[in-house]
Amino acid sequence: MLDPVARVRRFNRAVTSEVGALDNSFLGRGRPLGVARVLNAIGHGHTEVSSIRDYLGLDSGLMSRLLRGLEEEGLIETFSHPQDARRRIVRLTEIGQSEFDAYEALSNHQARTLLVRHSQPEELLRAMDLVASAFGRDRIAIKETDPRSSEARYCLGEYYAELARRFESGFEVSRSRDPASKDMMRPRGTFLVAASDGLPIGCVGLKGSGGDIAEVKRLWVAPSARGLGLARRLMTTVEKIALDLSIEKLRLDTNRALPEAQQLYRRTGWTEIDRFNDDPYPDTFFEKQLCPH
Amino acid sequence: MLDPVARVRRFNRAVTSEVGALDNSFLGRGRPLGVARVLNAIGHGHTEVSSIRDYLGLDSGLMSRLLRGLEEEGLIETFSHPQDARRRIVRLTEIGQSEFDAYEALSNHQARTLLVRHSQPEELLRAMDLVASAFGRDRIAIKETDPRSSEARYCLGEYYAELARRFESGFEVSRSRDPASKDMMRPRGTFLVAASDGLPIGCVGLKGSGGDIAEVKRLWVAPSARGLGLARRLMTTVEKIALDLSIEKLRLDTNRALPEAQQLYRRTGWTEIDRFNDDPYPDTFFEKQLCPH
DNA sequence: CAACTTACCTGACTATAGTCTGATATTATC
DNA sequence: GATAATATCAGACTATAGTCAGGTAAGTTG
Repeated sequence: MLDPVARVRRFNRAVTSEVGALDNSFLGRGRPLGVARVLNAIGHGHTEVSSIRDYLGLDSGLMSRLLRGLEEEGLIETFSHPQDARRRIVRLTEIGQSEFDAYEALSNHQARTLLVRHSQPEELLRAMDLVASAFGRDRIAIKETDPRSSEARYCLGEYYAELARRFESGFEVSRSRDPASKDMMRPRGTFLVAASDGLPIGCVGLKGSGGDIAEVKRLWVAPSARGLGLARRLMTTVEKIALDLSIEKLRLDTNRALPEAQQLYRRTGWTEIDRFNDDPYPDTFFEKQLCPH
Repeated sequence: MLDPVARVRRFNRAVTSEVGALDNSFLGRGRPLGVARVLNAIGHGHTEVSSIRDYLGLDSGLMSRLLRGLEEEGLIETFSHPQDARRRIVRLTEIGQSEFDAYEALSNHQARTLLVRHSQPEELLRAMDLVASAFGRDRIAIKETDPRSSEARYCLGEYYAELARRFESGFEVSRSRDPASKDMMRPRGTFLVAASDGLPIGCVGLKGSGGDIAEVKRLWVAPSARGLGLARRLMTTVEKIALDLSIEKLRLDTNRALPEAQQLYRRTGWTEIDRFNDDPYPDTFFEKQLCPH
């Protein structure tokens, strides 16, 4: 009964019955699952038939019939694509939008009910985030983002909060050398955000100066996403982009209070160097020579 | 993106696709889901047709056809019930058993893969336990158990470990007054274990003396099951059983290091009294008069 | 022992999801 | 401008899951 495998299987049982039920929020509105899923995909912003087909993994014949059904119900309209008349564009009608809203409301209500019934919803959410990231690890997407975007600012906020917790002397951004956002955007540098199913769970910045040397900044992975190798993926990606930008050497500063990060750097070809700035927080400095090929 | 409801819905998306896949371990052996589920139910110990029907929520006609299918495949045998020839008993044949084992192996393998890929499997398991208990809260079953059973011993072990962590001076069972198991079994007392999908997640003991006064002992709820109101359920149940056993007054001892417990006692009609034993660990004592009706 | 209930079975029927083949219109390619 | 590729549509077909009405044999009750 303490066997880890048994515990995972118990989880699966508990969750299939409950989440299965959540999934069937698609039902309960007198529409079969298939049609409801298509309606939902459209409501969530898919506009092209082929993109819906890919997303839901449907046969083109089936897809076509489901669309005709929705059209006859007056929930959607279809047009041909202005640039390519073979492709079709799908859009919700007003009735369709309100049907979609009803599905959304149902789904939100069920989510809220779960939380309300629990006396420690924050803990439950943390656990759910962790499980969701573990399950969705293959779908974690890393994308270049404006460091002033809301996702980026969210990541940075969490990063600073974590530093404040972990540094003995606390942490205040204003006292640190905060890079200008232009330096962390193409063509000088970049800023990457990793997201799992839409939730930002990690970031890293590349602060360029226009020259052939740049600095890696703000490497952060959400607690719920640790153990998935995400930090390494972020670093690999940022190095690739640095090469792309003709940067030959990377540097970074860090702190002894972050041993996991230092371990990662040492394991991935970074070497410790002397202090190269007068920022009050870092106490350890690394560099890495990039080899272009 | 920090909206709790959105986080729950993200969890559901992540988990339906993954656990959906786990569920489909039923597939991949060339058998449709319905038949596979019946085979699994039989393998997990259901022997009567009606019990399988209840468990899986199947129509009797459908059930019958699924059974005929399995019979023709040579995976099961059916007999009539010796006491009641209308009822039917189902049993796996040797081939059926090995098919079932194959499903089990598949399912175990998928569970193991998930854990192996994670670098902090213990944390992942803890989060999964928490979520599973929250989702399965309506299926948490409290049952009377021999305090020497393996479930009971597991709960007690966890309970002692938690006391050792939370008491400043540590905790050793041998120094505490450990009740004789006979005193925590009918007709003198009882021992309750709460389980969610087979995993023990809480316990409580009622130590009787044969007289009309008894003591509540060993109230424990697993960390993953806190916030679900389980402690209260355990206490309510134990009080009901005490009344059943013609016990009129309950007592218990506890410690300031366990404030949640004390809060629960105060909220449910217990009043603090003077020390009534010389056990070295407790520092606070309660009693409750039971009113029979 | 007649009337009823229970547990299961059977056959006819339906809904949903999905496959496959081929048609049609449009665009891309040599 | 013929040929190929692409995107969708339409119709015929299948598998799975499920419902429903009625039937049968075994048990229960007054």
